[in-house]
Amino acid sequence: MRKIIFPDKDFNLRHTFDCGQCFRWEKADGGYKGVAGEYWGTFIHTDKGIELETNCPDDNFWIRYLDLERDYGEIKKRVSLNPLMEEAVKYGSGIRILRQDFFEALVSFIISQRSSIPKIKACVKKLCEKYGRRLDEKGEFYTFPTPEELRDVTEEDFRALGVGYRAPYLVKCVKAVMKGEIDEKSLLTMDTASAREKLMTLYGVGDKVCDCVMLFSLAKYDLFPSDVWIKRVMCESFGSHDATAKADGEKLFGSLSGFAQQYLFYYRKNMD
DNA sequence: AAACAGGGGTTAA
DNA sequence: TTAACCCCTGTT
Repeated sequence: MRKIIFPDKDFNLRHTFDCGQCFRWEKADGGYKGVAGEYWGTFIHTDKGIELETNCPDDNFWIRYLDLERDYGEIKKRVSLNPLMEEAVKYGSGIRILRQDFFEALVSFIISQRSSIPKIKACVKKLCEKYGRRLDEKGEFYTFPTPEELRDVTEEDFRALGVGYRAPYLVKCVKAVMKGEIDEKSLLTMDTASAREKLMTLYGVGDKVCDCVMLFSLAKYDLFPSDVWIKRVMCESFGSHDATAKADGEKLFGSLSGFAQQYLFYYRKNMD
């Protein structure tokens, strides 16, 4: 167990962990606690910066996970296309797009469809506690289960976690990953359009889930995941229609679409 | 109290 | 383009 201090420039825990991109971080003792990969972490803001306590021996693991080498100041300038974007960027000024585990993101966002964040978090938590590995004595932290660990989980087992009609999607997803039909490494070599086409072959993975997986785990930033909130703000403020919101966003923001989407989403969702 | 709407979608018709 | 799908929560 050790401590690391990270600079808090363009980095805020609430913005990053509560902006809807992840489901395994929860508020604790004025900060956040959670798990990434094999490691647990507890984060808190201090006057020295952001302090992390973790069982991970390698700083670079968290630097990559938290995307700390990217200049978000520059990104924020470049997506501030109009007064609304300036507002949104100010509101979520400390958002960082996490580099999450591919399989975890895939399963989590399949579960997320047509659901609410507290419900999603509860399902994911049960999934980890039931099929993941315990990381600490107290049983506070569990890994996200691997495809192997979910290999024999049945539709009924998944239903017991409360995932409802998504259960068959999950069974098929695990099978496809186990068979190597869907493979992170090969997706990473593809451009966004090809990776999208490949991922969408999965039963239960449509436009939005696909975009979230690519943005939050494969570092594909030239896409604009469009859910009800994004559609709402695009229609209200950018002259879009539901059907064109995604394309309009990608046209406006290009290679920075994913970043712009997160600022807009977080801002609009908390503004109603 | 029971009914209803709605929630960060996707599929199949 | 549209209904049906699971299941929990908040509202009437």
